[in-house]
Amino acid sequence: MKRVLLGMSGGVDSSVSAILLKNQGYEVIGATMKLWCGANKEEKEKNEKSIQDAKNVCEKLGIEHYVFDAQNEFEKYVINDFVKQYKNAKTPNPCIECNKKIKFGYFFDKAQELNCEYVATGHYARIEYSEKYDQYVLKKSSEEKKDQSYFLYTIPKEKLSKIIFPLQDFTSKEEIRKIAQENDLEIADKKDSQEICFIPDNCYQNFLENRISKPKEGNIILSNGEILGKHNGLVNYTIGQRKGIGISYKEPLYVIELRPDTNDVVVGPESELYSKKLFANNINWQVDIDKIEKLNGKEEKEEKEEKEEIDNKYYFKCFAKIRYRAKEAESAVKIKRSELQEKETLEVEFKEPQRAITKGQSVVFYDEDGIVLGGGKIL
RNA sequence: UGGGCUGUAGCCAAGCGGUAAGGCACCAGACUUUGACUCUGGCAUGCGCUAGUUCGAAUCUAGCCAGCCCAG
Repeated sequence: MKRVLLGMSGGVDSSVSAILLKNQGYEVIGATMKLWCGANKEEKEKNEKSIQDAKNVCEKLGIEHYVFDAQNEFEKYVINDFVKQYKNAKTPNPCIECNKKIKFGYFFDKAQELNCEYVATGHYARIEYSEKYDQYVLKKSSEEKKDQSYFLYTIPKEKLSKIIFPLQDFTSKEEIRKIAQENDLEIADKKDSQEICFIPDNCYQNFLENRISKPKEGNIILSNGEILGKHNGLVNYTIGQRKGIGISYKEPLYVIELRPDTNDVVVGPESELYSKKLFANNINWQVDIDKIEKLNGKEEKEEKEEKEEIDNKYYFKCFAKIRYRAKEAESAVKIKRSELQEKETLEVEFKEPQRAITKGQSVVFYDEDGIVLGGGKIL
C-alpha cells in the first residue's frame, strides 16, 4: 500500500482530502504543522483548535496524525523574508515562500523521514503526466475561481511526481463541503480562511512595526514631482492601491511607484499603472526550458534572429500572470543563456500593457493548456 | 478707503424661484491566500449669517460677516 503524508490544516479542504485519499486506497498519515504561535491568547487558542480539528478528523477516519513544530523554520524563511521585502519597498507574497520552504520543503522532508512515498495537500491545483513535455507538470485547477497554481510554481519539478492534490478534479467548493457533511465532519461548515495566516487580524501595520524600525514619514507626490500630502511609511502602500491614500483629487489616485531612496510615494491616475515589461529573478522552471522553447518559441526566435542577434538567448511565448488575482496575459519571455546558471534574470514583454506590475510579487508562466512552466519574482 | 468677484458636505463642484447633480476623500458590506484592484450601499432637513419678497428661496432684495482681486 502506498503511504502518503497529508498536510492538514483542520479546514474543510484538507479534511476532505483525507477521505478521498483513503477511499482511493492510500495509507494516509495526517500531519499538522505548527507554524505560528499567534500574537495573543485568542489566536493561540484558534491555532490549537485547528490542530485539534485535524486530529479529530483523523481519529474519525482511523488514521494516524502527527503535529510538526515548524515555527522556527516558518519564522526563518517566511516571516523574515516577508519583513525583508517590505523593508525594500516590495510587496511580498508570503504564501509563495511558505509553499517553497515549508509545505514542499520542510514538510516534504518529513514525509521521507516517515517513509511516505507521496505528499498531499488540499491545494486547488492539478498535477498530471504531460505527454507534451514528457514529465509530470503542475496545472491550473479545474475550479478556476479557486485555482492556486500561482502559489505553487516554486515547487521543484523533480518533486511534482511525488505530490498529490486530491481535490484536483473538483469543479466547485460546494461539492467538497458536501462530502464533508456526508461524512459527518464537524468542520464541514468552517469558514474559508482568507487572510495571511500569521496576520489574522489583517493589521500589517502592527505586525511590521514590531519588526521594522519605525516607518518614516514622507511625501506623497505626483509623477511630475508635485507634493500632494504626507504618508506614514512606505510599508503601508503597494502598487495599484487606491484606498487609504487620503487625498481628494479630480479622479481616483493610485499608487504608481514607491521610491525608497527618497521615501516618496508616487501616485497618479489609473492610466499610469500600466506597463508592458518586467524583469524577474529567483526563477524556478517546472518544465525543462529547452522543451518549452522547442515547442513554443522556435518560430518567433527564427523570425527575430534575422533582425537582431539573439542567438544566445532563450525566447518563447506564453501566458504570464503577475498577481494572484490577475488574468494570464499573452507575453514573450526572453532569457540570456549566459546567465542561465546562477542568477538567472529574465525579461517579460506583454502584448497588452498590464496593470500594477509590482516588485516582490511573482510572475508565473502558463502554456496554452494551463500548464505551469515556471515563474519568478518581479524586480 | 473705493471698485469688482466669491462664499453649497472634509476637498472640488453643478444648480440661477419649485423643494440640494456629480467627482474625490471617508465609512460599512461583498469578493479575496496581497492592507491591492473591483463591486454594492452610506455620506448637507440644508446651500456664510440675519431679515425680507413669495404659495414656495441655495436661487430675488437688503444689511452684516469672511476670503480673493484691482485701484490708491
